[in-house]
Amino acid sequence: MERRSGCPINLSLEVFGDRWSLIILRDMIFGGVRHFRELLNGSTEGIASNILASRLKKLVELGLLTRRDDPSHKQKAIYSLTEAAIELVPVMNALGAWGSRWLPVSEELSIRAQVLDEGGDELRERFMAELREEHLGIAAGPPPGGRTVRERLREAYQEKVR
Amino acid sequence: MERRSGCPINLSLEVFGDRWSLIILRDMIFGGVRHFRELLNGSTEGIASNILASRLKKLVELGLLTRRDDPSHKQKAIYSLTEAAIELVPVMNALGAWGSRWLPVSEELSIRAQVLDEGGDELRERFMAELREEHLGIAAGPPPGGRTVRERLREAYQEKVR
DNA sequence: GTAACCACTTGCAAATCGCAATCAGTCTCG
DNA sequence: CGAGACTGATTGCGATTTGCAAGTGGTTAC
Repeated sequence: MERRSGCPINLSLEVFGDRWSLIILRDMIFGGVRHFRELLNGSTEGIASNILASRLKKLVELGLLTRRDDPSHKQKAIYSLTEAAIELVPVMNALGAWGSRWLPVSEELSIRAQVLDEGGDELRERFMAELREEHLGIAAGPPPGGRTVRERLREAYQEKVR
Repeated sequence: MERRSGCPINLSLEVFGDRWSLIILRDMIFGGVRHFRELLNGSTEGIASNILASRLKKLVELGLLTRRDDPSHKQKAIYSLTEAAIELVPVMNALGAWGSRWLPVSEELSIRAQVLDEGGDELRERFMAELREEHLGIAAGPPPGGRTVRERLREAYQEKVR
């Protein structure tokens, strides 16, 4: 990929300036999804398999994901977030908070963005620590209150659905 | 535009999920640029005029910009940021900070992102107040220290260039 | 053994992109 | 008054990207 300029916002856009890359990372970060099939069928947006394959390849090349074989199934691949991808949590937070405020979001799907935003830096740091444990094997310690951040986000969603 | 889902991150991506929309808003927010020609020639990335025209139209339709005639020149248009666009400052900040950390940015161009990030919520709020004054006519009061945030960012850049 | 599942590729039509040239109206300057 | 530059766009066109459907070679569960 050619670089149009060394501006950080421009370079970020050259990485995420498309309709799918951040959707994939969103599903991995917030949904805990690790496999091709889950990404293909899991999101409501309905990504096509060729686009998914090319984006996963690009994200691995850019150092946002790593790919390894699943020992339980020779055909299966496991994708993991790298530290660079985990540090997108504040970007996701800013983007989610902005979207919740200015776009016609559905209430159930925006509650998670709200909870994460209202939790402040502390909650986001805790979430990132849990992602590091999950994807990089770096111990995060037991979750305060017995529930992980992802569980808390999911519970907020479930409560809203009812 | 069709909506793929009501998820705030997805909807934000449907607005900004291309290579140019945020570049235009970046130049308006950080560069103080208001006219078509300035946007066309000002950025180092070199947007094509047809793309710029279509993006400006889209951003006006989405409520991120407003367009009005320039009284000094009947052919001239002035574009202004709306409150929705001004509130993208935290998104720009998060994106710029991430890019500065993980992408091969040039030092001069990333210093502004660093200054803005290190200034914390206070500096960003001040910056947004100045943008509201500039684009919405809402008084922001005199800049603390006699320099606006944009001036401070530019000075940091100039100092780095030398 | 066979049916479902796995990550991924291929073919193809449609949309979008980027570049260059062009547009008509407006302003500046001599 | 007339030449030339400037205004925000538009047009034509080839190249790239997208989205959809179907298919690939192989693995696994029953």
